[in-house]
Amino acid sequence: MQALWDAGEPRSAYDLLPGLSSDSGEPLAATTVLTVLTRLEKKGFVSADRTARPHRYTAIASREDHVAELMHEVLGDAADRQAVLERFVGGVTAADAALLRSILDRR
Amino acid sequence: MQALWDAGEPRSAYDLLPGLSSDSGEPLAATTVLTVLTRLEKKGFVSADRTARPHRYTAIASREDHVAELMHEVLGDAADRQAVLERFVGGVTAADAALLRSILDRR
DNA sequence: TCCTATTTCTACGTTGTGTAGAACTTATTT
DNA sequence: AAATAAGTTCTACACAACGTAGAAATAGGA
Repeated sequence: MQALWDAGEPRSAYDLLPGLSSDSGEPLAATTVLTVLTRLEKKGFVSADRTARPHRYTAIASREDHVAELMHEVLGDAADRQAVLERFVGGVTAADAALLRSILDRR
Repeated sequence: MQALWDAGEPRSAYDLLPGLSSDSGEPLAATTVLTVLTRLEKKGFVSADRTARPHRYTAIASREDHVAELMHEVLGDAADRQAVLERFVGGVTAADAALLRSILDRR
């Protein structure tokens, strides 16, 4: 679903349509895309410019923001941060660990 | 749901029952707890000892493991780790950042 | 063998999501 | 201004997951 936001920048449903296909590989109906966009808007993931005629939709947060947000959300539920973070870092690739280090240093 | 796992260590449905209440505050039926436990078992979050008469259920992963796993799951979807991790670390408390540092150092 | 605690089966309501038709609205064209 | 075309909203259906629990099956002890 959110995969539509790879497109970045304001897009109309009709712009997105060609790049999309249903779960079963078939092309989607335009109304379907509109429906989904509207739902995403209701959930606050997307904003719509309703002045432009084919309404333009924009992702409110980049996918990266969104993923990071989800991580926080999940982590938020944890009482024992130490234990969680330990396990989290423990399961991360060396490359990611290096990234984390450099980000922390730079902070 | 997973809140039951605060109890830690093998428990029967009847052990858990007193500590639980429905979404609407009412106490739960025993069968409800059994159903949920069975579903959790099917999803691999819980294991059951069916030799003991009131079956004993155990969380397979601690809540901490589980949360860390979820974080990985979420992160896994991301192409641009750098960006995601940056935002993730950016949104974390100073205390958590310190924790992360010490964990990384110790690694 | 017969109760009784316990478990399994089955089921109903609710919510979220994928999907889209029908009907309505707005801009354009004649 | 009316007809038309493009776009949008409303409504709806199927399906999965989840909260919840009753009814039926079962196993262990009296």
